[in-house]
Amino acid sequence: MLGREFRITTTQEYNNIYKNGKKIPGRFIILYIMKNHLDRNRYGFVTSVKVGKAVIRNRIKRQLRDLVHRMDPSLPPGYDIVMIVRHHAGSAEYHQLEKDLSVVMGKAQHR
RNA sequence: UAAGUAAAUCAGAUGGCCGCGGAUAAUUUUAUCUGAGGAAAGUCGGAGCUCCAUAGGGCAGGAUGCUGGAUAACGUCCAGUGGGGGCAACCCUAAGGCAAGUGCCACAGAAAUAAACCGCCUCUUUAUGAGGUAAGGGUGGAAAGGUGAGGUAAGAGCUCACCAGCAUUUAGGUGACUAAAUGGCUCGGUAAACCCCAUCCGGAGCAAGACCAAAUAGAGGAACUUUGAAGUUGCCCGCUUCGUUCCCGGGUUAGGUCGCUGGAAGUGGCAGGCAACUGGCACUCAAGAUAGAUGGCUGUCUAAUACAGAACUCCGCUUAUAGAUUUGCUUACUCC
RNA sequence: GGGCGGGUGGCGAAGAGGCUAACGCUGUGGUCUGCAAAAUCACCAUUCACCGGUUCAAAUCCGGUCCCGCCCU
Repeated sequence: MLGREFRITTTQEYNNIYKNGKKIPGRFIILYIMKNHLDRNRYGFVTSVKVGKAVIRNRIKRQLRDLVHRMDPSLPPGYDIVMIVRHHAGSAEYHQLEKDLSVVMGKAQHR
């Protein structure tokens, strides 16, 4: 997730996804998904101040970024995905995040 | 050995696989190098840098406040002075002026900057009288120096000794101040109350600001005028822009580029200085993202964990912080 | 990143050096009533966010921390 073509960059895009995308809640993460008419998926990560201080927020974003990188080849392309981290995720382990994310992604593929 | 006190340092190390930001090479997906902190934090003080006039004048306002020094600067640092605490090492200290002016000092108390309630003493008309006095009582945080002696009708710095305080002179010190002598005879507290004195301070902040180019349609240069508007923290001046005419080609905003990291830089030893620090020499180049780069799995060593993540930069202060190491000094105990 | 404002009973909110820290709402208890409502009386701050300092005396003045909120895009 690496290059900029895999990221959601502007405020307008984020607001558009919040307004028109599908919302899929999980234990630690809330997903917003919307089709983007491209041949790839794009991702955005949101961690509010309620999650924790800067160190904790950065750690969770890195772990999610790593998980997304592993999962991406197995997902169908053509979607914008925003992940909002819920406030009690600050104490979550990597494996808990991994489990939750796979559950949420499974739900998303059903719809 | 124990207790204490002052200070300094480190902030896991080293591999493997899969990934990320930047730079440089090739050159189109690979190599090599490099990639968070001592506080990156709070934004408390100061500075560089940028724009507003080149940062200007006056008033108002604000900040600092023992002395000398350091520094680009500071409310920081160093060395000292006075005061307070501690057996000591040592620590704390907004510490100029109330012997310029003004204000305030609740309650209590006779009285709070002004004199007399109970007293004490004298006189007499023996009274709920007149006068003297400020030692004793009482109130209060504070009552016109304190203790002792002399003195007196009773008393009082009224006089004397010692102590405290004040002024002057002399000596020492760059100075804050210290010491001694002499003198008059004593002057409430509060300036983190207004204020006075000395020194300093223009405003905004990298979302500053400069440039490029698609869309929308107006602006640059020169001259002119006087009002008004905007900017320049508040007010007055001054300045800039907007206004009209002429000459003519360019101004605002999603996006991009620059600003953006080589600097009051770091390391080492030398010289000067009690020190903070300064000078010169040699070597080194050590993140620069733009929704925002350090993660995941795992091996070895180990006591191995805390607080915590750069966003223009730097110097300080303050606050958070597991564990470990080192050094100076003090006190107590034991042994030699 | 930068610039500002605030913190006083359960809630809202005054007080800006000196008496027991106003006031309104809520709550609890009493009076009234056959029972309630309304009315009325009483009670609820021992640490004025926290830590120091100035002062005889601090919610108030000064310094420092913590927390909450707003603005600039």
